[in-house]
Amino acid sequence: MAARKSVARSLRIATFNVNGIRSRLPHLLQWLAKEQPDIACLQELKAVDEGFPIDAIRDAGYGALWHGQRSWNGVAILARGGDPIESRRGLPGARDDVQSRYLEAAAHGVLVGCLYLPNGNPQPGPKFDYKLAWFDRFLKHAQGLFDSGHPVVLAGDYNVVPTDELDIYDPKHWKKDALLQPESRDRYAALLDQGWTDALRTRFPDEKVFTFWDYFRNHWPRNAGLRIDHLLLSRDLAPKLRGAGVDRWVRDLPSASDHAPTWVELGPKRAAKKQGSEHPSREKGALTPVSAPRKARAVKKARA
DNA sequence: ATGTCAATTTCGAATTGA
Repeated sequence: MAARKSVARSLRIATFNVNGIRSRLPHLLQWLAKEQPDIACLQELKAVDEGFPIDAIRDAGYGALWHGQRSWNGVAILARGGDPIESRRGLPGARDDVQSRYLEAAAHGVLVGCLYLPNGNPQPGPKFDYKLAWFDRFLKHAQGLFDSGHPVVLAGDYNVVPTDELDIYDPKHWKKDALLQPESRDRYAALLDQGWTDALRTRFPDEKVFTFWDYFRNHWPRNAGLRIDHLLLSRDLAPKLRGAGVDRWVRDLPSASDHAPTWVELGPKRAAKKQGSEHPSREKGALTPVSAPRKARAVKKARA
């Protein structure tokens, strides 16, 4: 069965805010070909359903579900070698919400929630209120998913910088930003209190890890980043966490998205004495901007 | 406030959202 297969071999699940699926299609295809995630959650498609490049994605070996919207938002779930099975489109309790920000599907033996949490700026204001209301609906839904006992990954752009210390280059200029407000952070903490495991933070307990670099002010060349793309693991999946990282090389491409793909690798439950990762070179390279592509090539070569 | 992108309207600069 598919579920058993997912336990036997490792499974890579990624999230990537593409900031425009049409303008970023070449990057997406390049990334899929090189990193070959089993599941990819995409955000900010900025395209209507008819504008989703399903043919190119199929040709790359992926099945997909997507929920588009004109100009803004839009989310998609890609599954390598097959079609994801949709379980939900939009959060419960928001029939009047027309924004495409949540899609949920089963693939490769796990249930994946793909989310694009509202940015919330400027704050205070109606956009921030919408962010918090959306977050509250998400919290409620997440609780149900966690309690279900199913293997679940909640992956996406949360638009929350969890802490000042490790999740941003310098909070000084961001104090008023919606991404750092206590109301945003408290809700993210409430999510973790439900029992979810923040995979990147668990994997890198005391390192600064970034997933987003603002287009403004040379943030990328200065590595002035924020960690706002998160992958949360259910109780069942947390012990299977084998690796995590950020594909920084994608952020370094010409005309890149302001986010880099962020991923987790899940494997069999680790035996008590076993040390190290199944893919140590991949893991080390993941946080190193310059060497990442070279590492990826090396890993590919080694596997061939 | 600054700064830089992408998408839209409507054919190209202004607006909006991030």
